[in-house]
Amino acid sequence: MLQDTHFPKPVVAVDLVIFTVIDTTLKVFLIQRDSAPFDGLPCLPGGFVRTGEEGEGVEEAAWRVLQQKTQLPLEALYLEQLYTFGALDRDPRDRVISVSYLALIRQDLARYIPQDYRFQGQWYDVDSILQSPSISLAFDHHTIISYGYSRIAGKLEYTPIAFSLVPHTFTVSELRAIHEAIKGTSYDPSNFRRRFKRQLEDGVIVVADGKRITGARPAKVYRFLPATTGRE
Amino acid sequence: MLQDTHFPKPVVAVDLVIFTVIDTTLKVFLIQRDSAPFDGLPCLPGGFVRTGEEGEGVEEAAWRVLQQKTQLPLEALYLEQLYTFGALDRDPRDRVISVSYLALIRQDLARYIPQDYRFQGQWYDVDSILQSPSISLAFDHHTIISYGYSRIAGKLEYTPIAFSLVPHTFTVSELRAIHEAIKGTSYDPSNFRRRFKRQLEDGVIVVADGKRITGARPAKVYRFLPATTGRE
DNA sequence: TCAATAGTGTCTTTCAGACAGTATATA
DNA sequence: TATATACTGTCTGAAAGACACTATTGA
Repeated sequence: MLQDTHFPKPVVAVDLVIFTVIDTTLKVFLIQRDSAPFDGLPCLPGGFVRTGEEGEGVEEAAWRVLQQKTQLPLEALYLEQLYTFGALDRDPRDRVISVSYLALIRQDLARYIPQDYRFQGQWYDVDSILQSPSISLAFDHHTIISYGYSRIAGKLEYTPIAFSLVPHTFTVSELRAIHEAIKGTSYDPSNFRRRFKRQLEDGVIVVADGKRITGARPAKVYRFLPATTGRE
Repeated sequence: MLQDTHFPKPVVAVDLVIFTVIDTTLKVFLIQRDSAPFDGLPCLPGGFVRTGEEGEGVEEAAWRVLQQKTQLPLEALYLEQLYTFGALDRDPRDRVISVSYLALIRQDLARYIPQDYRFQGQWYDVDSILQSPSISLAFDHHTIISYGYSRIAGKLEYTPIAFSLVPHTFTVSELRAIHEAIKGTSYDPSNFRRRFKRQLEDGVIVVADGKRITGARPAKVYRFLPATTGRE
C-alpha cells in the first residue's frame, strides 16, 4: 500500500560492535573484508535486515547476526541498540542505513568464538583501533566503534552493564579488572570494594558458593542478581 | 549493485518527539491522523526518508520534517536521535522502520508554531499522554514518546539540555521551572541556585545584561555559553 | 618467612537535601 | 507596611578519592 514509486527504499542493515575483555584488555570483534569496497580492511560483523515473506524485526536481525558469529547461547550475550547511521554516502555502492548494536560477551566465553579463519573474524584491541586513523577500517565503522565505546564507558558508571562481561560468578578483583580494562585506568581496590559492598547490601549482588584461587589468598565469589521485576 | 531481489527493502521513516514547556508544563507536539489506520488518533509528526535522486541523510530528513512543522529557525532548535523502532508489525500496512528523534523548542518560541488547524498539530500534556493507554495513540508512538521522555529526564541531570528549552536569556527561577516541568517535582530553590552557581563558576553560564521583572523583586538574567570547542 | 593478593578502617572533600533567614522589589 | 520573590548561609548525611593498615593464602 505504501509500496509505491514515491518512496524508493534504502537498504537497511545491522552492524554489531561486539566487545569482550581478554587478559585485562578491551577487545572488539572484527571481520576482514574480502571484496571491494574496502577490500582487506577490518569491518564490523553485520547483515541485512530481512524483509518480505521471511521478514524479521531489526533487533531480531541483530540477534541473528550475533548468533551466527558467536555460536554462543543467547542467555550469555548482551545486546543493546546503539545508534542509526544514515548518511547518504556511508556506503559507496548504494544507499545503506545501518542500525548499530552493542553486544557484550563474557570473558570466559569469548575464547570459544571460532576465529581460526581470519575472514570469520578476530579480536582487536579497542584502544589501538580507536587511536588508528578512521580510514583503517571499512565504511564508517571507526565512528560506530567509537560510539560503542563511549556507550559502554558511560554506562559502566551507573548501570550493571559490567556484569555482562564477567563469568557467571566472579570476585571483586575480577569485576574491578573489567572496569579497569574499559576505562583504561586503575581503580583504588579499597574504594572499588566499598562500592561493590553497597551493591551487595542493595541486593544487586549476592554471595556465591566457593572461593576462587587466583594468586595468593583465595577470594570470595559473588553472583549478579538480575533486576527483580519488582523494580521500577 | 546491492539493489537485487535478495534484499527487498523496508520503508524508512523519521518520527519526531517534539517537546516544549508551556506554562510550567511539559508538552509534546502531536498531529491528528486523518485516514486509516488509526484514523483520528494523535500521532507523532514524521515523514519518509528520501532516497534516490533527491536523496537525503536520515538526520537531514529529521531536520526537514522539524522545519516543515515548526517553521522556526534551525539555530533555535535542538535535535538528537532517540532510537530506531523496527518491529515487524509496527505499521499494519507495510514494513516501516522508524528512526525517532528528540526535538526541543524554546518555550518563548513554541507559541509561534502554527496550530490553528488541528491536523497541523497541537501541544499535548506529556503527563496525560504517558498515563493514557498506549492505544490512544497511533502506531507505537506511545512507546516512542515514553522513550523520548526518559531520554530528556535522564539527560537533564548531567547535560546542558535544559538550556534548549529556556529563552536565550533566563533567570534562575525560569531554568528551575523547566527542570520542575520535566521531572514533575519541585526543587528546593536554594539548592537549585547552588548548582546553578557552580555552572556560573565553571563558565557554562554567564551573566547577561538587564534584569527580569517577573513578580516581586527583579531577577538577574543569565545566558548559556555553548561548549567552547576547546573542550574534549 | 616472604611475597602477593584479599580485605578493613579512616581522613578529607564534594555535593545534595532540608531549612532558617535576609534582601529588595511591587501593591 | 505587607508580601512575594530573589538570594544567602548552615547543618547533615551520602559517597568518592587517597591512603594506612590487617588478614590469609601459596611458594
